[in-house]
Amino acid sequence: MPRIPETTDAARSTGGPNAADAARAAGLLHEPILDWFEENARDLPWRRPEAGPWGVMVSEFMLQQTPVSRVLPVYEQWTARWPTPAALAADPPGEAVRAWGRLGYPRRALRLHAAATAITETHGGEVPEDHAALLALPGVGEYTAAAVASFAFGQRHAVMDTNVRRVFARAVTGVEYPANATTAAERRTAHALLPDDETTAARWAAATMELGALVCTARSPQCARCPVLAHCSWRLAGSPPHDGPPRRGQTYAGTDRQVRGKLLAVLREATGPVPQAALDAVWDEPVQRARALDGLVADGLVEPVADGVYRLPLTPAAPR
DNA sequence: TAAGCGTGGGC
DNA sequence: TGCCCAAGCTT
Repeated sequence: MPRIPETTDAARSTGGPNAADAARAAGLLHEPILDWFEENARDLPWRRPEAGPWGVMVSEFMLQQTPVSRVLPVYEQWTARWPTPAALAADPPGEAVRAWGRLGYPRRALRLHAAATAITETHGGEVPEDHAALLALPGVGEYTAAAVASFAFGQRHAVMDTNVRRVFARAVTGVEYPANATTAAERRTAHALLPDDETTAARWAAATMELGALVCTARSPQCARCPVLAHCSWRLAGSPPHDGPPRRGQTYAGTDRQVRGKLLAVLREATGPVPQAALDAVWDEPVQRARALDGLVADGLVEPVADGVYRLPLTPAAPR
């Protein structure tokens, strides 16, 4: 059985396999992973042709740091209510925040609204196909730009989300987890593994993400179901546990973030402006409560109406 | 570069 | 039960 070569000294010094290693890995990994995807791809609404580029973009914003199962119902509501960027841009940003519901990170709703506005005003209402134009939109970073260009327009891009990074860390580099931040070595690996053909590359991006989401998971990976188990460098090395700095955790309890969430929940569920007293009720400590509210206002998620009265924003936030 | 930013499900 | 994690972006 052919296998991916042992990690070389050069690979260790650069934090990843060299181009030749990656090229060999590509020959071994492409077919099994693409075939596996053919059989195991989930039927997700944003993968259907009728989703279109706007549906893909909406899904990508919602899926940032948020599980598929929680996105599904909100995605259906959003795309039914706002089938085009222009439709979303025509409504107040606060409506986007309200419809975001409990997906979390509500600044994403604001940024998606701002992206819809930019698309309407400077791209004729059509989601741009160009990677650089996508990257320039609010809330669109390296991953989302590559994902929309790849999934909506079939272009050839290295799409590196947490799933893909983990799959490559294990299968190619031979470690359990990638580094906290994306490294240059990871980008080289991802590019070296990208199939030459545009259509195949786009499918490869979706396939590697799906493999990471369904089989090569962060905890308790289902290696017995893995199409490239025989070639996996991490597995061949004996599945060594993560060795290095701790993976970045997330604190939440007692933080401003928690208070912001409680405050915004009150405003989302209200039909109109909310008096200060209703907001004061959700958190006892006044200094932190005031700081959290100020932060929401500064972010454009909350708009002061009058003295001691607040609402979800009717107007876009002023640039800071 | 690292910290801040929500929420809820699974083990 | 707590802790870990989930298709990141911005400053």
